Amino acid sequence: MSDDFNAPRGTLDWLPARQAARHAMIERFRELCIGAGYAEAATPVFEEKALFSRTAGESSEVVGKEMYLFEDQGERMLALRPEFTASLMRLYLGNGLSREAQPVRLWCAGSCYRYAAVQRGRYREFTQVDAEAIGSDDPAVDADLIALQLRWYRALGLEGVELRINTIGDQGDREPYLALLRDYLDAHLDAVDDEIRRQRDVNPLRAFDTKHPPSQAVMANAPKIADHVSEAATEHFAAVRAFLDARGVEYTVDPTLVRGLDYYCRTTWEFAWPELGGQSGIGGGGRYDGLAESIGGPATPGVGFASGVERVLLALEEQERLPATPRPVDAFFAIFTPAARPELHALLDVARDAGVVCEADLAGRGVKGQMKQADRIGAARTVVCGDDEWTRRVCLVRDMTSGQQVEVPLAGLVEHLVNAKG
RNA sequence: GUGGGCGUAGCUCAGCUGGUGGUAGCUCCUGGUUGUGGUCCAGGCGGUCGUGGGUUCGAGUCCCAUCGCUCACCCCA
Repeated sequence: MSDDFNAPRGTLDWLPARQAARHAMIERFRELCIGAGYAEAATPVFEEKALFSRTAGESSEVVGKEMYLFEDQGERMLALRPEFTASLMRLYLGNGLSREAQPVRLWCAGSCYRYAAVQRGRYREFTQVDAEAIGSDDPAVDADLIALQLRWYRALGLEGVELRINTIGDQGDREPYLALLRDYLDAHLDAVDDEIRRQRDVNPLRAFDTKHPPSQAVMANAPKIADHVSEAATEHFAAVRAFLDARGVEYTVDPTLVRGLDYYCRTTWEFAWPELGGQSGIGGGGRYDGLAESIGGPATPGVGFASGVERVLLALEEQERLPATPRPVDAFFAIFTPAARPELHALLDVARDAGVVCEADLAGRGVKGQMKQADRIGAARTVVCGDDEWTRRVCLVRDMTSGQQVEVPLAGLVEHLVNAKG
């Protein structure tokens, strides 16, 4: 086979089995969100570029080089959304949701886009589930979201997820700390690798993520942000942890955990499934109390998380825990007399209206082929209609498990199937 | 963006130091005496060996390029 077209690099075709699993995962997320008081919202797939560059920060990789950008016929500079948070904040601010009971809790699911090197678990079009609580700085909200995220992984049967949390303080804490960190890096420049030197000005926090062993040794003694944040932020973090402890959520405090997007402050967290290798981060979140102001809104606290559906799906596949999606078929109509097909196909609709899951041969198969098809799709019963039955206006209903057949008048077939269904 | 590995039927793969693509397995289709599935048997459909160049009498096999997949760096969900 030599097709002229492939799916664009970094995109996925979703065949029925995996699509059903993905759908089931999102459905599970929906149920948990509803149960926790989060309502579904949806935003456009593309937004003004500035919405993302102003919030995530020009220095972030995501905004700096991974956004899909395009100009429309009206010369507007647009971007395919790389994430949901900024869009949901825009939705909140632009639709007067600050007048509703706070915090406004929203969730959504859909595709996001980032132009990054493709790898297992990292695609250019990928699916995220997302939950946000906007309008309250109560530490209980942070814990509520973390618990919600964890409950999703548990509900899907994913085992072995690890949670790391940290606080990165308030906006006012950031600059003095970064100055401190830069001083420390400058004092050890000869011992760290080039990447860190390159990031020194733009994003020195990333130095903590280094995989270069000598650099790791240096960073182990570097000043940690959690030790240099305001008293208010420290207290807030302690409160978040108290809520998590009370809820029985296990975590490790990781003072080197930083997030890639500039708008985060205070609580940050990340869930990982280590066996996934390079893309082990399956979902992360954090607080973003300064985000609203960066897009011209009033000071509005917020906190939320996103999780990569493909990554969680990969983890579930490795654990052989894909959500099962059985499709119980009540009846297959095996029609051996061509003349009977139109009327029996019409009966399919009647039966379907009555709640019977049923189908018939659509490929001109012979007797054996039709029976085989009935078996293959797992039909509980097969309705057989050949010359003899058709002449007598009846059909045979065969129980595919026991092999027993009963004769049923065509006029009473649907009723019979409904009753047989139980 | 930078490196490593791989690319043979719908799927999983054989194919030895270049010499005519596999009775391979699974799937799919059709049969195995008159209208009945799951097992078994037989037959059939299906590949320009990712693509384009090159070396050679001859390339699936060697070389180059390109595209795709994959792993790592990087980034993040």
